[in-house]
Amino acid sequence: MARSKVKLAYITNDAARRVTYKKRKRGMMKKISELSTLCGVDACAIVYNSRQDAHPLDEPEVWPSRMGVERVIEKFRQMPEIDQNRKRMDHADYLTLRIAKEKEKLKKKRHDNNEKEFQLRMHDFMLRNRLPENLSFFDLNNLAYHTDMKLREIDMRLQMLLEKENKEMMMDFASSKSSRKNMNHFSFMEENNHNNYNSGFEMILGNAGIN
Amino acid sequence: MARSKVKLAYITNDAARRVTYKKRKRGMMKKISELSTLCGVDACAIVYNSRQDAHPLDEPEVWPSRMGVERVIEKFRQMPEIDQNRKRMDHADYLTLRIAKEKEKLKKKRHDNNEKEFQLRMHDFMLRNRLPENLSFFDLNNLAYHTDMKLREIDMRLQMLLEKENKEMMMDFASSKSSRKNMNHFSFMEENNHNNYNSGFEMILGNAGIN
DNA sequence: AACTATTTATAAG
DNA sequence: TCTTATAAATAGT
Repeated sequence: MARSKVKLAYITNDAARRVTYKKRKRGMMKKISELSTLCGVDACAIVYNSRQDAHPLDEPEVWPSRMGVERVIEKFRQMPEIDQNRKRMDHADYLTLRIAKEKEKLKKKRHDNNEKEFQLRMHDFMLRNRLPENLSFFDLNNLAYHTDMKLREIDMRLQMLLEKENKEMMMDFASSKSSRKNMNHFSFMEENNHNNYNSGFEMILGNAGIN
Repeated sequence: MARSKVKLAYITNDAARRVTYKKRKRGMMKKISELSTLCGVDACAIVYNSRQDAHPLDEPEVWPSRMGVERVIEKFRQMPEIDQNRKRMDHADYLTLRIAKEKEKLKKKRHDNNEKEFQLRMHDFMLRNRLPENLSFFDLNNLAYHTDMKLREIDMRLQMLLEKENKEMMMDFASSKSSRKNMNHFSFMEENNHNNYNSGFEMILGNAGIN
């Protein structure tokens, strides 16, 4: 589950399986121990490799101890049947649940992928100033919105530059050193500020060839 | 274990305990399921709250199923005693192991903290050009080393600037436009380059007032 | 066995 | 529940 996501199936490689067995058995026992401590509940677990070819180092393990296991089992058996069966989940139920959850995850991933794909297309548009083909109305709307945001940002930058230029011009004027060059620069900024962001939406739809 | 580290002890708050119980029970069952699948081993677990005041929603849980549990237990009981007892860890052994590991962690943390503390002191020195009190020889040595490194870096930068200045001066000279101003700049750089990094070690010890 | 890059579990909100 | 930030588990080295 780390370094790479592992498929949930029997590990055929003997060495790898033994290593995973040791690691996960330890992890499991830690978990059941913590659960029991934190929540003050009875718990027990048994894990062992019963196959003939079991590696001598595939050690069986019980928790909390041989005697503890027996005690927990006995106590559980003596509980009223009603309690024992109260919405108890068996392996089949469990797998059904897991499958449902995985499906949910898949759905979300698909959605995220769509989002990302769209972002990519948008970037492409931003860079190459050319709209991709076959955009849905939803996509176009989204695109227009984001483009509008970009325009606002650019506009703010321009405003800042503008103010700065203004200030410098005033200073130059005050010290009687105003130059033709500075004036030119100023009017250049003004011209480029005509991208009024309030019309961004319509402008883009227009460019996309929508009627 | 997330958002904050939680102390491994019985959770006295009823609501909190119930929430943790549900979450961790689910997590545990997932773990034992994965272990069994990945490693192809027999496993079973039983978890339940036996206290009288148990909340109705504190559901007992078994894995892989009631029948599965019985089967696993029976199979385990029929294994040769030798196998059953082969280096089986009980709760006491487990706790002993945990304590040892926690001690190791603590030791490492202490070391890391010392390192970080030292780094802070060093930074302080770098910024305020004043050595903190009560530095050990080890610290001073370390500090000297790091300071030396800094000096080397600074020296490299100066060399680069120097070469650049040199080049520009040559160009100025070639085009008969060398100015007094540039020359001054150059000699300023030269003066500040007298921090010979080879003497960094002794210099710092001296500043610290060590005799 | 020890080490990380990642994935997973989970405490709070 | 559902998120989200953080702690913990763990796959591959």
